[in-house]
Amino acid sequence: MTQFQTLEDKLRMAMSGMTRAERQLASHMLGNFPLSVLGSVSEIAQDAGVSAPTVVRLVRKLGFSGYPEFRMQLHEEMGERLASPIAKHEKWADNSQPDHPLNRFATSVIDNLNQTLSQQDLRVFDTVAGILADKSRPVHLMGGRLTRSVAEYFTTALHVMRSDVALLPSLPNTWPPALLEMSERDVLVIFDIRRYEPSIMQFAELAHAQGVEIVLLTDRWISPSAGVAQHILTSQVEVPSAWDTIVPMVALVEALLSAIQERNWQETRERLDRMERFYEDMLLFKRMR
Amino acid sequence: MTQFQTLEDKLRMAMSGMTRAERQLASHMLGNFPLSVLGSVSEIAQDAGVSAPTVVRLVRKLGFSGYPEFRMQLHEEMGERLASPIAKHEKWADNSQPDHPLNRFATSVIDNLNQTLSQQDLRVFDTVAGILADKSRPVHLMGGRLTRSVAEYFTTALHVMRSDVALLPSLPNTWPPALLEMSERDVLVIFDIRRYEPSIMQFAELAHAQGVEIVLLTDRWISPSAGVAQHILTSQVEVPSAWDTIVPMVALVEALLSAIQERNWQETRERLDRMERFYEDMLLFKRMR
DNA sequence: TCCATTCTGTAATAAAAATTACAAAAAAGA
DNA sequence: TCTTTTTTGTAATTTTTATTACAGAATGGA
Repeated sequence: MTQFQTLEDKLRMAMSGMTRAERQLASHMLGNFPLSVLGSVSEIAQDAGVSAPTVVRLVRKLGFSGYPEFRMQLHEEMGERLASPIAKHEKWADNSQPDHPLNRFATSVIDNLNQTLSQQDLRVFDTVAGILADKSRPVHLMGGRLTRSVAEYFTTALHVMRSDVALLPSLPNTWPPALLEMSERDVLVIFDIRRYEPSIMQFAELAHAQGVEIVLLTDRWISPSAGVAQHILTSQVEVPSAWDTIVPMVALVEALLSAIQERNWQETRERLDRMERFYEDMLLFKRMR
Repeated sequence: MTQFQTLEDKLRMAMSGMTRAERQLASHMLGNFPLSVLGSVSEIAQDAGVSAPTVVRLVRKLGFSGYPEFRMQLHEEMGERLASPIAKHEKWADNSQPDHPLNRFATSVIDNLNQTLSQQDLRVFDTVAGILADKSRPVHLMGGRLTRSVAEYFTTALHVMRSDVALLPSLPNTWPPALLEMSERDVLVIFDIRRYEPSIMQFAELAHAQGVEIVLLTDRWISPSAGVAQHILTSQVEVPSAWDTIVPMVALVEALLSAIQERNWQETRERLDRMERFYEDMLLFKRMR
């Protein structure tokens, strides 16, 4: 094997050939790697809820003669991580089936991603990030049949960083009430790729008439809603498939989230801290029941 | 509360009160911390050019009862280092490049995508695509807080190609009725990345008890639901941001959709044709109003 | 339903690691 | 320069850890 395989990779690749106890142990190891494997065999066994011989069986299954040899590679890897954290690049050539559909797909989607992200108008990107980071301006989001998932994801993640973020409901006939709340201070983020949805365009026109600022994320053929949008970000959607990909659009959304976070890091951090404590409290609550 | 003193701090502070051999050892430890102290007492002694009792004398001088106690604090400190997303962001922010955030983000997400897709077990991928392409087997999908969007997207797209595809509702207390419909013929597709959701794991165990075949899409630390999953596909989730990315997972889902479509192209094409006509009829209907 | 095979945990054993005892070397003070 | 104290390494002992043997449980196939 030409490619050096990390312990984590070995554990993942071997997962399907493991017994139940081994899989439980491997999940535990991977769940808090590398900390979970720093102790002794009996410590690891106890933490994972398996026996000590199971630990030895697993590392032998991974190709080591015993746990000391496994630990040696662990220490080597930790040395490499500390020496050069961003040193590695995985290659495609090692994969034995270059014509596998997954590999053909991968090439295409990565090209799309490259194209989408490299061809963004950075001024538009920065403007949109600034608008969405502005907490005095409520943000409403909407999407179509496939893009609604992206809109929902964006809403969930953006809501972690700021309040006044809402996803419009699915059914167009519930949209008019939302219009009543919108004014010049509001921002509407629309996700619309082919097939463009007439109901989205109608709503965009009505929102525009209310003075709402409209951000449109669409494909390269540009949704008809562009006529009333102030800011347009485009994504590639073509792959060797019968329909479109949303991977570049999701990546664009995550890039926006990252930029918004940078602008409001101090406040975002406080919200994250609070949310962390909510999680901990909920877990504690569950434990006490 | 006084600030917790790290092992490195202790070593530095104690340097002036050390003997020659101890100072030689401490310099060695600090020179390549923490790697230099991961081995056994005799290994460390040999590497530093002192005797094993000298190692024990030094850690006792630092206030530990023996080397195992020293090692315990070492492991605790390493655990803290690998802790929270906030720490991750601060690390990334410190190393920021002069480039635009979007370009930095692009590099990272493409690396992740490369890593995710190149490291897939093609046999597991093909097996999962085959299972999901089998129209005699109903497919149920579920996701967590962020991954629900991916599950929803997968459901919408898969439903274009075949019937008997259903997304479980959002609220866990609505899940048990869905269990009543599931048997050994059914397939459950679970999206679960950290933070893993206990309700998902509980449902997975119940579904497993019913004989349902479980496909798990998770991150590289492997969701605890892995214990009852027959097929596991992993995705990278780490980006230079305070939380995770789902771009690789979305790409993996689209790759599966593409593979499923290839297997059933003739029937998929017919469904697409019919859907095209539905669209056209609806547009015509709207034009006539 | 029964039998054979595989898996897993417990206990025993072997190996490794940490600590202690002791003696020699080095350093400091008179 | 000599004596005393401190430091340090070697060897022995103790403790801990890893591995192996074995038996019971679980699973799968006939």
